[in-house]
Amino acid sequence: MQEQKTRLTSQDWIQAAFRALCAGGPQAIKAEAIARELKVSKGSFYWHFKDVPALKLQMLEHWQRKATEAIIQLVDNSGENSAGRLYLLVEVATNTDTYAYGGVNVEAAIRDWGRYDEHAFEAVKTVDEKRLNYVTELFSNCGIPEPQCRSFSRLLYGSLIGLEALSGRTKADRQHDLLQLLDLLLGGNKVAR
Amino acid sequence: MQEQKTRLTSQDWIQAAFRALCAGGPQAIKAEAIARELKVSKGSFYWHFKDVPALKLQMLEHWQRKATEAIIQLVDNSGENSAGRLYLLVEVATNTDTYAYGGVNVEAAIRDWGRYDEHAFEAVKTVDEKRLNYVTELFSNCGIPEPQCRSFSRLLYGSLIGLEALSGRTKADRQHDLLQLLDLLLGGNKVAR
DNA sequence: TCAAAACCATACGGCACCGTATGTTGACTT
DNA sequence: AAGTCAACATACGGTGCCGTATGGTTTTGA
Repeated sequence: MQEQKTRLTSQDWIQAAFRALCAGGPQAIKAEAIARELKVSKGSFYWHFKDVPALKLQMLEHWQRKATEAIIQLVDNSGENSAGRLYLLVEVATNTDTYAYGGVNVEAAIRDWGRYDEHAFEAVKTVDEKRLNYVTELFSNCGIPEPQCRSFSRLLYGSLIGLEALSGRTKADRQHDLLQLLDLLLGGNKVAR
Repeated sequence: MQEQKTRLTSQDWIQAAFRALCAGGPQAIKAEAIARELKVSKGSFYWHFKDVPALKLQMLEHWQRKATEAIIQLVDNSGENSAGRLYLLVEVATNTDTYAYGGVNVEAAIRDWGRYDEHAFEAVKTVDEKRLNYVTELFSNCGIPEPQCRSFSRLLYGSLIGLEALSGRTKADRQHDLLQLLDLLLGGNKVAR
């Protein structure tokens, strides 16, 4: 419990909005509801934002920036080769609850959001493209023939998404399955365990 | 253009509700909105249903029944062996726009729905379990060692879901990728017919 | 220190939806 | 032909949210 003597910034509102998104979907991003959550009046909201669509746009911008920064970070701070980076990517991507609220991760929530909102769709599309390009390059560096690299990256990234969406599976399950897939894609050699 | 002299059944409402779900997400399932779409008043709605939650439950029941019937149908009317059935499954599952409204397929919409609704989650969970059991059995019949069958079925089914969620991909792309995955899963372990 | 600016509370009108109550219509019995 | 009932229309009160207006309270900088 921390004393709430400090006043709010627009970032506080965005964080709270992400929590609302994960808890109740895009439709739960409501000024008055979030205001209650933050124990302020909605007068505060309309100080920091022009209206609700403006908040949503800022949320998408915020996520898009964070989501692409995360990739760059992975490229840099590991001395791994391309194959090692792929395995590292799988482990990190399955572990990251850091960006999840109430059991629902932000990635999935925004992807769902993109199904019914044009702006969210564009954000997801942009992030997907960048990640797929990166993974495709890693596969290429592993000696996979060029035409298959794109397909493999779609399979790996798509499985990451799909396994998360699959109901009732644990984090360990997903990680195990994805590592097994990566084994198959990279060489078809048996799982070492 | 067909004359709308006929009156509505509860099934008409359910169909329209699915269209609303696909168009605007779970939050778009609203009595008055759908009534406008059907060009009737909401008095009609409250004749056929107790309230909105009742409609939603009937939607989930309807989908759950259809979704499991589809599997049984595939088991029966193909003379394929287990491996052939897996390939058939992939082709059918990627082709089925039959159950889609406005570019958004019902499967995905309900899966999204399940992320924020307990009842929807249970429905998805039940359907997932049945399908995974079926696919696992097919893999087993192909000679895949038992512990891997479950993992393989999760990978195949998960990829189906994930590739669909992946933005900006065509149906042909998804089918190609999934068939390639199936080749890997079946070929990497020297399948016995 | 004191005005300006940042931050927030309160109050209002408007809209969309919910669910109920009750009136209306057409079709089908008998 | 009159009555019955399924199917719908209409009208109402209630709630939650939006965005604006306006006023109050901190915080900040000259």
